[in-house]
Amino acid sequence: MASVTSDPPDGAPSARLSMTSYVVLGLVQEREPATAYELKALADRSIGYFWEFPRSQIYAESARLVELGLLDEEREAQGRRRRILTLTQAGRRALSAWVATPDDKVGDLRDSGLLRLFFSRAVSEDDVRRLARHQLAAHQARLGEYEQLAAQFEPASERHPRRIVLESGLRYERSCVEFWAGLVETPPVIPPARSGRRRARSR
Amino acid sequence: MASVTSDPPDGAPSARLSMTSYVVLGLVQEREPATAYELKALADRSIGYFWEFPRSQIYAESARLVELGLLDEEREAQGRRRRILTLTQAGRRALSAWVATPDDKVGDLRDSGLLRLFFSRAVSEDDVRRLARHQLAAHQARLGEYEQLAAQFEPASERHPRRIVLESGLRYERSCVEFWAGLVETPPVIPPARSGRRRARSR
DNA sequence: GGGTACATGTAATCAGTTACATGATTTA
DNA sequence: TAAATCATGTAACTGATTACATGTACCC
Repeated sequence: MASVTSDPPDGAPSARLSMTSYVVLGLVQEREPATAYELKALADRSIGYFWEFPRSQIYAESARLVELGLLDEEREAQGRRRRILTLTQAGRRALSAWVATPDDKVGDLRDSGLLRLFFSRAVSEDDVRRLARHQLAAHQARLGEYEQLAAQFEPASERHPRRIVLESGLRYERSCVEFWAGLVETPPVIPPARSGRRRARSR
Repeated sequence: MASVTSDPPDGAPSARLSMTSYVVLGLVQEREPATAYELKALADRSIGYFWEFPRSQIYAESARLVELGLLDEEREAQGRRRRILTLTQAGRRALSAWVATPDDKVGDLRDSGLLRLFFSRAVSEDDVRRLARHQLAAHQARLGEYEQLAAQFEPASERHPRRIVLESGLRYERSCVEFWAGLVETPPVIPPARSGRRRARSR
């Protein structure tokens, strides 16, 4: 009967694509025709603020996407012989299908400051206060960057997706600033280190 | 003269520790003596909400930390012969040193919903509205979980680090709910797909 | 004593990161 | 034309994820 691993019925490619794949496809969409270097530059002042990745990923992933027929690459004849990337029709379809299919997951924050706070039993109250001050400063700095970026949008693009994504960044950073500022004011109560509790019998 | 790769001068171990290392050390601190399984269970209802990782990581990483002398492991004599983990003095120091040394980085959100929104040029306005509805539902669900967790804290632990970390989660989810709800109301203006701009000459 | 959920671990694969290496263009 | 910096790529490594495999305790 039906095969165990069936390819998606619509035009999607057989090999499964990672998040990185869609990041690259999306970046190409925004700027095609473009080189890997240009894509990285674009990322660094847009999605890079909430989705970091090293430059080498773009080279690796774009090569893979070319093999899969989702990107076209044209190589410059002389000079730097750069690879110029464009979306193929299949690439465009794959990107659209992904964007149009939401997953119901909320992403991790992966905030090492929160991790430190959670484990703050390990340190003194002074250390925690210092942590809070550092986090506060870092988020204030980031907030400042976002405000600069926001100032560059014309009123006409107020409701464009890019501007709205930036808006979410602004909200997030403002709430972080509030949060850590509150902790600088009123540091947490550090509970005592655990006494060596004895293990219960195996259940 | 000084060696090229010098170990940290204080009691810290020579091999560099990853974030995962500190996650495991921290979890052990919260629950020692504990098995890998117990640590994962603890993570799933605390830091797992903002820092996911698979269970196998704990087995791999705890073995490594034992080798480095940061954890002690004692093996049950019979039955499941589980490995019982505790912090060594060196482990305690390594954890404290890490918690007390803030890095000035803000973590990535890695939110695939934002990524989709950023690339929403690829889809129709209806698709974007559907995306927003899904994200809204997902964040509302998560917010609900947090509220349940919060209800379990006694008033006396209002200011404990765990409660405060949860507080930051509550704030974050509330702001996400606001954000996506706003988009459901007023979807973004999708700009036209890029026309095939011609490449500028190399600079 | 047979089924089910609990618990523990390993192995193979895959993706992400860091480090290396070099060439092209511009500016002084 | 030398120095700086812009730009591009690859290779080696490391870490994370998935899939596999099995054993134990409990419940009926």
